[in-house]
Amino acid sequence: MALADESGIDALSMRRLADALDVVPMALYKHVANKDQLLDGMIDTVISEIDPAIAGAGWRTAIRSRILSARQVLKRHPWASRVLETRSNASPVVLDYMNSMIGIFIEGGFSIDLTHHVMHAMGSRLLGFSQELFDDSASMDPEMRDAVVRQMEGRFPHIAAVVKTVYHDAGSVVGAGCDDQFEFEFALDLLLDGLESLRAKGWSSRRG
Amino acid sequence: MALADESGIDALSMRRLADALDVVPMALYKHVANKDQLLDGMIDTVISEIDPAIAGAGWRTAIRSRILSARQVLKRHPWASRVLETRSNASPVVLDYMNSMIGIFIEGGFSIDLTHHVMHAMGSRLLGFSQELFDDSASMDPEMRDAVVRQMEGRFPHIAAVVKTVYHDAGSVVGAGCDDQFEFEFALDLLLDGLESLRAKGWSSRRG
DNA sequence: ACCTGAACACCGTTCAAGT
DNA sequence: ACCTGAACACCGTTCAAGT
Repeated sequence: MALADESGIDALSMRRLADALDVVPMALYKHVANKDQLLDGMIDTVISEIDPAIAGAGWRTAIRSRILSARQVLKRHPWASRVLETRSNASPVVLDYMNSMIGIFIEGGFSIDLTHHVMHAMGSRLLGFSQELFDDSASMDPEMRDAVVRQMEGRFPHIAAVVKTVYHDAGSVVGAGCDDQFEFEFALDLLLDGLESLRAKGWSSRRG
Repeated sequence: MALADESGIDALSMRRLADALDVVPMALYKHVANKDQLLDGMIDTVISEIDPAIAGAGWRTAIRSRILSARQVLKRHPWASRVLETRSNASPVVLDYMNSMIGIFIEGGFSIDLTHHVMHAMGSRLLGFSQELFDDSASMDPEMRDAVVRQMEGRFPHIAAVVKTVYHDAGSVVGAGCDDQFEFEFALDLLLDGLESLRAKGWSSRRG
């Protein structure tokens, strides 16, 4: 995990890991059956870093704070979301986490039926990540980004308009772009609002 | 794309592609600078298969039907979502698509500020996919799944409860599990409902 | 119980050379 | 303008062998 945290997941080959441990590549295979098993173990360690659920709080507080904790964990291990997506079978540790999340919804007054669909709708957000489509992390100096906006204006006027207000709101701080934490909580709260309203009105997918 | 559709994205190596085209690997490099550029081109082709936006409809109809069209396209090319996530720069084709989606929101009465956050909140759902965490596609015969449920009951009681109602609702049809299309539309509509309510009340992230 | 060395079947990509 | 062949620097993983 230290190697992946520092050098990225692409740098984590069995050979390079062995090198970092001052050992020959094949020595790793006495501790782990193959690379997939290594990645499985790393994911379990990541999940176990998520704070336990707050007891005695309402469902919304419990879910929200747990998800935000998961998000902090994933920020420490940026490779984890990509690895998670490639895992084909949930480990007991992941199942434990999901089981406790489901438990919070059910104890919070969600029907089992609604809880099922809620788990689908939350998807990877339950583990604190969401797939952003654009990488807006590239920080640019004001001149550079003005040039980019000007170039977009003709062909992609709507994108240019959005980008302009983002920069305007962020002020003149160099490199300031979108506020990841704000966007994550915005989407999370939008979902939680929707869930609460479905719960309150006794929503059901059943025909009967 | 035919090779990836048939054999999966892992089977798409430059060497195997060359083989399928009855050509030597290096011949590909006269048409494409490297593998990333090949993948970029494949993504552009995928995006261009998405239906154009319906003109004259309300924002919600336009967005909803376009996203559902994108979902159908991604179902024809199951590798596309994973490849999309690894693209670091949006191509003009992708920007075009995003530009037109933003345009629909703005014409539909969303402020630029709200539209910005909406684009983040929708994330990859704008392109018709969402990251499901569990692969429930494995179909099992009734006996098998009963055994799985019984095994879960002790350690993961909440998961077992959910799985039981899913199977119960699906009836005795062998292999019937979760209804992907239903789950996708459930989450999509939950989001669209939330967006409409923010739009209607003139939500703004600005302090001023 | 743990580590080693050599080998196999793969990758993406370079370079120089062919037609 | 397009294709080829040999090579380089990587992969994950096997097998048989060492201590």
